[in-house]
Amino acid sequence: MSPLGGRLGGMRIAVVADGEGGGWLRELDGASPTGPARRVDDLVAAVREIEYGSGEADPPRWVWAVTEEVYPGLVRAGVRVRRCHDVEHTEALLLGHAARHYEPHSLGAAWARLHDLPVPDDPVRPLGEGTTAQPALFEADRSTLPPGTDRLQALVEVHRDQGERIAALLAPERFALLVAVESAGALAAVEMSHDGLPWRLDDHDRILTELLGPRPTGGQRPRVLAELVARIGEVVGHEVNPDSPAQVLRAMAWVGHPVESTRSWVLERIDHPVVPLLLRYKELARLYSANGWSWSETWVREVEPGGGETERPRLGRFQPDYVVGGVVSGRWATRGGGALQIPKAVRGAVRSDPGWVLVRADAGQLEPRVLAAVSGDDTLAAAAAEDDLYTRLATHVGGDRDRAKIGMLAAMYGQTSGDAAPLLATMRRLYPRALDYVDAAARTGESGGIVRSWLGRTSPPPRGWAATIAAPDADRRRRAHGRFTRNFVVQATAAEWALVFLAALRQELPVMPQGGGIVFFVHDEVVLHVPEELAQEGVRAIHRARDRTGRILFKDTPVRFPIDLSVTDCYAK
DNA sequence: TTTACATGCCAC
DNA sequence: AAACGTGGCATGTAAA
Repeated sequence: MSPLGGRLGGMRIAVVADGEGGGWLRELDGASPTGPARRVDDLVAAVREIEYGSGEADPPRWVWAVTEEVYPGLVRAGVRVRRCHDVEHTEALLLGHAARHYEPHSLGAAWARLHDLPVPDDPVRPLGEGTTAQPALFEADRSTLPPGTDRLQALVEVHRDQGERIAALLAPERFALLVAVESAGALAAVEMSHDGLPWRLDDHDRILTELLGPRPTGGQRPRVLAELVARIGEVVGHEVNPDSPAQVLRAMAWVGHPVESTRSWVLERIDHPVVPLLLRYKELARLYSANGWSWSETWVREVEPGGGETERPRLGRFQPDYVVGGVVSGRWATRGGGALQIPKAVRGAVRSDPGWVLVRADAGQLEPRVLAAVSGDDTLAAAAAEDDLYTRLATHVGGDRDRAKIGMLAAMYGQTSGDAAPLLATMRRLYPRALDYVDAAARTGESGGIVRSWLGRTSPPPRGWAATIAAPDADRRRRAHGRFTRNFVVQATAAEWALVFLAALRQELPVMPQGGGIVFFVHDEVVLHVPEELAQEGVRAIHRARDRTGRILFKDTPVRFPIDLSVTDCYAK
């Protein structure tokens, strides 16, 4: 079992692609070159041979500028690597640690800073690059290095500098772990985008047709939506476009129920026959526009020939573009397709291929458990040793599980209104160290300061703080930033837990057939797509990864991190 | 016609 | 019950 940490030991190999299938390699011992640069005409073959040539033991850590530019070509060619050091992600983390979030973090920018040269802006990476349908084997050079620069040399220099900057930090081991798992996440993201989430086009169409009617032609509304518009018009007395908030506001006033907004929870309180029609329209219109037929045509690739017998299942793959570290807290974002918000209504279309299963693993109650672990609050940690943390909290608080949960969430999000205030007081008395932890983060934020996650990811300093605290609503804005930093210390560390888990799981999984392995990741949940006979292997790998993650991050904390596991043929189950 | 912002809903 | 954190995205609307 190889460690996840990224200390500068072991063999590393710096890689630069030439954009024509070849490239240059240079072996490093730690950060220092041990030999000359080597030119290879077939980069895929060279990487494959080094990665797999020496057996399973101790693979190298590939050092490259941008995983999203180098790795997709390797994956498409069937080559997967176990470890890398991603210079751009590392630069972003290091700059962030120095509260310099807004400075460019490309290889070229880092190299320019090293040489006191003008720092280039980061290139904008267009949508959909690096994963699918890429004609060239490797991306063109977007390194932002000045023309004529020795790119391999620049890479080696920046990599060594990053190693030194990490070593100079107060907690270098933790930060090195962060760098290693961020890089591993970048590998996993490319692999998941390549494989895609199994998506049954026939089931998706059936779900849509049942709810909306058949797919309309041209720019028509689907039948069910058109009927709802007609009935809304009848009830109101004139035609209303429910997609227009302004028209809905006027219509509500017209029927004698003026409302301040058309949000569904506002409308729900109104007792009038038009309300259920409007709410139903909103729900279905959302499904139609966000995850309807045209969404499917754009984001789901069909993997089997669709013709032939009519009963034949139509297998597809939803291939989102993950943006590793795309959220300030270190959670991932996605671009296009809305992968982070697959609505419950269409999850019935996420089904394994015949003879395969989905293994779903969900880290339950991750954020309060993380808070218990990082704050060292013994009472909360004792509750977090249970399968259901909130049930134990309820016995502390005196009764209701739902209220205990509201109190806990209020502590982590900074909610003060509604029921939260008295609950917070109880929480503060029962879990003083946990509450101190988030309260301190909130105070730091309220005064414009920065906070850090467990491994050292750093919150961005607020922009224009001088103006903020001089503004008429300075107090409100201070408190808003305090809520952000309060939540950051928990959410960012939970994201780290998930990232370490993902990296560990990637190592623990056995070699899978084509398209098998981790196919989806969202915040605190992973989905595997595996042949039935490998399902239990997958389950065991998840358990091993979970156990390793707790130990790697928090040593011998009593806090447990239970995983909700299910092996099914359908994500909706 | 294009662009920028507002609104509102989806997810964790 | 509905202002409490992080986001993506479609649609409508008004400005450019």
